[in-house]
Amino acid sequence: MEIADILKKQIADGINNLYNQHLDENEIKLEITNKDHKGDLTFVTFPYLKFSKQKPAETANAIGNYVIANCSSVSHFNVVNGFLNFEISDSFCLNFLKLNFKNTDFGSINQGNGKCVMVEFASPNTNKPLHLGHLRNILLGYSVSEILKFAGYNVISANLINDRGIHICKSMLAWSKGNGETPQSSNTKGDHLVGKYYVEFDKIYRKEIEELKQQGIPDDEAKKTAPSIVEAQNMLVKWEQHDPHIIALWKKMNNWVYDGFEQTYKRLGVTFDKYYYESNTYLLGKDLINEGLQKKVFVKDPDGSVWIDLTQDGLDRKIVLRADGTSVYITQDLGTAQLKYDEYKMDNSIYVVGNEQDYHFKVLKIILQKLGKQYANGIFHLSYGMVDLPHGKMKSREGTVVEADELMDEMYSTANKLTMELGKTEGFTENELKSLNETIAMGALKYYLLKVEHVKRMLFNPEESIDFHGNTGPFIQYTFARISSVLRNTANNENIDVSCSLHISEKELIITLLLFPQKVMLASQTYNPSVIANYIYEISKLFNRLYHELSILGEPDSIKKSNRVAICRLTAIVIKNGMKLLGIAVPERM
RNA sequence: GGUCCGCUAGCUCAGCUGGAUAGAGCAACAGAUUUCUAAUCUGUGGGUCAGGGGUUCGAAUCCCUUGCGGAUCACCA
Repeated sequence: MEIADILKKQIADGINNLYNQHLDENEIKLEITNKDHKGDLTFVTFPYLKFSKQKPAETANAIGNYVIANCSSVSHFNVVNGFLNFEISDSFCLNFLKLNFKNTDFGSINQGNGKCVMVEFASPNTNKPLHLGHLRNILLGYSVSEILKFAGYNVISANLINDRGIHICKSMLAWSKGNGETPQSSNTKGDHLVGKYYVEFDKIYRKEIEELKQQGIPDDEAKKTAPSIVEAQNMLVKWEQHDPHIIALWKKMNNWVYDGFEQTYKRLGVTFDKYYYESNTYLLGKDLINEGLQKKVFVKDPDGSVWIDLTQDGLDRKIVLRADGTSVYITQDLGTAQLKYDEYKMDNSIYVVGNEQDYHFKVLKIILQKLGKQYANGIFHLSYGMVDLPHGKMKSREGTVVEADELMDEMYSTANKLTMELGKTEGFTENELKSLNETIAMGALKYYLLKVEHVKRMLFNPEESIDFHGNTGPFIQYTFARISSVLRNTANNENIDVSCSLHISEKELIITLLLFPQKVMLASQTYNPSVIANYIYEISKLFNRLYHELSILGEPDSIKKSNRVAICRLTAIVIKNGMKLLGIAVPERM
């Protein structure tokens, strides 16, 4: 049992005995003792004065005396006003260490109990390469998947690819007017090549609009009647009619994009269990529309369009089917939600999608609930904020989009430069060196994007993001490398002597290590990787301080040395496991 | 206009299921390496927790309100 649980029970018993007031131990709250006071865990007595009918300090002393008489895990306590500060005994810390320092799974919990969760993320369009915004999405989705697995859930990662629509037709059109270059012939990554033609289309289109406007045609009309957009729309119609030429071109260009995306996913270390394609799902959802009409959840307007009135729920009146019987975005998402559930019967379905779609997902969930779908309650929109650049939003027209591949390359060369400058990689083969630099580069990038809580907008500062000092991925990786270096130089034969005393920096580290499973629980309940990121950073800081203050291998007292090496082992486990939850690898040397 | 989200040090962020004097990193300045990796550590300065009100023993944290920034309310996806 955890120290906090033991203490809570003792405190509840104490209040029961002293004041004849029955309290459940779960009602007792404990917190980490403030830095400026002696102690490890603090119980605040103010809310209980109504039972004790004594002054705060008297109450705290009475409870403290009860606990220390009944609980060997507590060595001392002190009282400051109504604050009761407990000191955890060294033997308790060492028992915990003894129990866990060889447990490479330390931190994993069984909160999920095998429940099935689908996490949908990435979900790119197929007309251009992945950019910084996708990176936040992908890293968040992947990390949440890892956290849920570690918390005992059965996770299915899914990627819903938007492979159809006007956007890809634009690229197709521009490409078909070009010289027929391919990724092979141009030596270009497929997604970048298709993206190039998307930009190409936009240039032509804008030029046409300008020309039309000069002829006195109003802006909106020019945008609708420019020849290239009309042509692209015709192409979409032909696609829907299964025109073999268009379908062949569409397949060819989409496959180029998929090859490109796969390379990027691979570099990021991300995989998916299931791909959905909108070309297969865009017609879904019509059965649900009929079902909704029968259940009188939807109404049909005189023109034949189908609507749902959500004004009672604080939302709006929303169309779910056009008058011509074709689907809108929400229709296909309803259908896809049903498809996912039919295939996997999952308990929870998480959509990692930017916060500009908050409204859409509210509507999606509430419609499914009104249709009486039980699984709707398990739907959760994991909404995240946009990534801004120092000069504002990313805008493709202004060429300020930070492309994922390019960014990863930049991070790599920075890592490479720093590794060379520091010159600690003697004896590395060329491949080992490359692999190390890639590990550091990815660590820096991933940590930078995951340490900020997802609901917040975040600023991506190119200068700062390549900083490898302070609260960064490389700092944590470095801490791991330091520990690894120590462990390389010691035999694997630690015996923990629980009667030994601990140095303050050892004890603080152990007490923080002990919190790892709770942090995993919090992160999994709130789908929040930043909890893990900040926690691992805290661990790394504590370890570096210990490393500086105390010698580990040079410790003359063999018992203390053995204990200290075991602390290193558990710290390494926590850092490695925690970083894995963020999708970040840790190097043995750097 | 309606709804939703955000606002904490010069900058980037923690802390938010209410607790003690609000914490880190970066930047600035001053130090630490004959010792297990200095991508490290120690110290100094830096705050109207956007403003105002409320709830209570106690509010950065909960509620109301105002301001600022963003998103959304498409027969686009």
